[in-house]
Amino acid sequence: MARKRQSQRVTSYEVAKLAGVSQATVSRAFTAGAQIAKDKKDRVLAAAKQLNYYPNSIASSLASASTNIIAVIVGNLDNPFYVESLHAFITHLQASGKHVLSFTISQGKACDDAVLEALKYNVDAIIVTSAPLSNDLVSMTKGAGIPILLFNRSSDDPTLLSVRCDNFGGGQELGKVIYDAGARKVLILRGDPQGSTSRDRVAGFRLAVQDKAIEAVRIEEIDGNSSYDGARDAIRERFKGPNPTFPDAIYAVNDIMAIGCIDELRERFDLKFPEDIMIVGFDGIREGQLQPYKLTTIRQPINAMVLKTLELLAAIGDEEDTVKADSCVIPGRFFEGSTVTQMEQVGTKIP
Amino acid sequence: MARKRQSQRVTSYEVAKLAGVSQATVSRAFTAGAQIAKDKKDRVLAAAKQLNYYPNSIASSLASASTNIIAVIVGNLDNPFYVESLHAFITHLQASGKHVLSFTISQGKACDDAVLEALKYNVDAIIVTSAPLSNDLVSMTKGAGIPILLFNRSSDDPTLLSVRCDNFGGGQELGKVIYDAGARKVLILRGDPQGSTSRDRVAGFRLAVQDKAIEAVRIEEIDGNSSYDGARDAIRERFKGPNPTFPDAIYAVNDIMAIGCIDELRERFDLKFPEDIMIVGFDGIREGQLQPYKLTTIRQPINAMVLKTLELLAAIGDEEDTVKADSCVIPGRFFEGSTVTQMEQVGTKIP
DNA sequence: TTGTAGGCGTTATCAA
DNA sequence: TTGATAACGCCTACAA
Repeated sequence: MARKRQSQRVTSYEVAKLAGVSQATVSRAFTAGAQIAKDKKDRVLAAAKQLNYYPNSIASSLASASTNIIAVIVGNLDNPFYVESLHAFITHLQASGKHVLSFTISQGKACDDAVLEALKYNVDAIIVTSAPLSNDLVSMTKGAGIPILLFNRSSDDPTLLSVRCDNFGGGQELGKVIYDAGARKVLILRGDPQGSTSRDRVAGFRLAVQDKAIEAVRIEEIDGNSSYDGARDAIRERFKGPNPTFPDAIYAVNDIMAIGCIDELRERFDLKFPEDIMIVGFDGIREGQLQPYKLTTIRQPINAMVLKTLELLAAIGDEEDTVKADSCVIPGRFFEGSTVTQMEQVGTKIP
Repeated sequence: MARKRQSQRVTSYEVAKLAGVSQATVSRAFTAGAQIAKDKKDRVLAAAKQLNYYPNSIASSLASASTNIIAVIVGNLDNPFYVESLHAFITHLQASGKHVLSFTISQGKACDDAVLEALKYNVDAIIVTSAPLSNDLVSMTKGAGIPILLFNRSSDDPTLLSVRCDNFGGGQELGKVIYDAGARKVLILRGDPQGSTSRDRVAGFRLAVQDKAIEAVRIEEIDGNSSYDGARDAIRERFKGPNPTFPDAIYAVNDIMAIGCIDELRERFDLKFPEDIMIVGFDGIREGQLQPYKLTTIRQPINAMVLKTLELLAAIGDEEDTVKADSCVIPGRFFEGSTVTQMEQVGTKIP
């Protein structure tokens, strides 16, 4: 019939014929844990090898309930944190026989298109690492029975599961460190003002700093767009006049912005960290630990977060309801770089 | 029959019933450029909207010749160059309605498993950005009629198309720059000694330097594993004795290794670039342009390379044979950072 | 343990 | 321009 110009791709029927069994038996031979006699299985596999047969996952996806494809939607691959996350997802999912369909979203846009595409492909689940999500789409995924998980962000919608670092707690820890190091005038570089991540990190920080208010701490907040360039621009703008005065410390709600700050302040004012000004970030990306930075930060446990996400997915597969949302906040780990004055030195350093 | 616990996903039949047309008409309504009367199309789309219908791409993949999925196999997401490439692939493919199935390969392993998985999913094409590939697999993809493209690497197999930067030419340019800046003792940090990329970059460099051999240039080569840590280790090992003597210049065949060199030499010996030692890299990754590095390098035109790759794919779709392999080497662009002595200063600098 | 046969949701051919 | 109907390649009751 010559319908498509297509592949002479071998099908299970041809293998069945060569092996002298039915097509169903071939299918069983390729299904882990299927009921099949060992000798038949061997015969099938031999025939398959001879014909260069491999199962058609598309057909199998159509016939069965699952595609073994997980959609991962990443917002912003300029931020190494998301790169590392994507990498971890691919690695772990691959290890368990799943596949990753990757989507990116240009900054500021909703990920509705990507979600819809994922739905069309009948993916087993959708993981969203950033970007907002409309209610319509959420209800569509519910209708389709496809779980959505948020990674590194939360949502107003309480029915959406999310895995994230303890941003509030991490912010608190950094606030304490900064306060103890003697800073009383702090500049905060926010990320996406809409996003839960930036908000929580700032809130924790403020609480820690105000908690201690034996001595008042002055805080100023500006927006850094969650990006290297955004941070540089914000810093340039903030300190543009002649003879600017600098705060004691800067808290960038993520590392990539902290790096941008450092570069800008070094280049224009030749400031030294922490001697002239302290700085802390959040995320623990590799770049922050390069020799010129050695940024003090909270390291997000990406691997643990990814594993937790996959665990949740598995749990959802079993029973729909028993997932406790609070179990999905994972504490970060303080990483002592060298951009904050050592506490032992506090007494000696402050004039 | 209740076969699967599965989705109440709406099918084209239900839409057809609601719209009062046949299923085939629904299919046409969702196929761009199909022969269908406008009023019927509107009716179908309205019904679809009402029912929350969206086409099942898996089914359509099975029935048609194409999945609209491209497999992208990346070796090493620790190297930002590959991250940027992956990002570009996802972005551009997404823009043209394709989807990316991503695979990663742990360093040193072949990508046969990933290729096989891709074949199972009947992807429209496979793009390999690194990692070796066995001949068996290549012939399987040929058998299946699925094109494989190599990105940023070449292969012995002349039938394999590959898109890459002009590594030889770039190496040459860097060699010239280094020579003109006065370096006569050069340390080369190789990447994967098996890989074509590293080999070509070194060969071009050597040619340029030896070409000029008015004055002899001494060259030494060591392996840096194509990675930041590998480079640091190699440098540490190379200069471990007391009072090591340094070359005039280092040529790292990629930026990430150059950054590793810089960090190691700064941390242990407090060397200044380019005053104490010159260094050049290759790739033009963003990290290299951070303020503490400003690395002199050749920038790979990632975007152009990716577009070229996709162009080739399209061409393959049309006619199998008319693709000229030589058209797939794209020149890089010299980027003058500040890690090589300025040429005007050469005369004044050399004692 | 194995084979038979219907169905998964489309696309594509063909006739109307 | 539309509608019937046969693929697409596999999975999975069900019967043997």
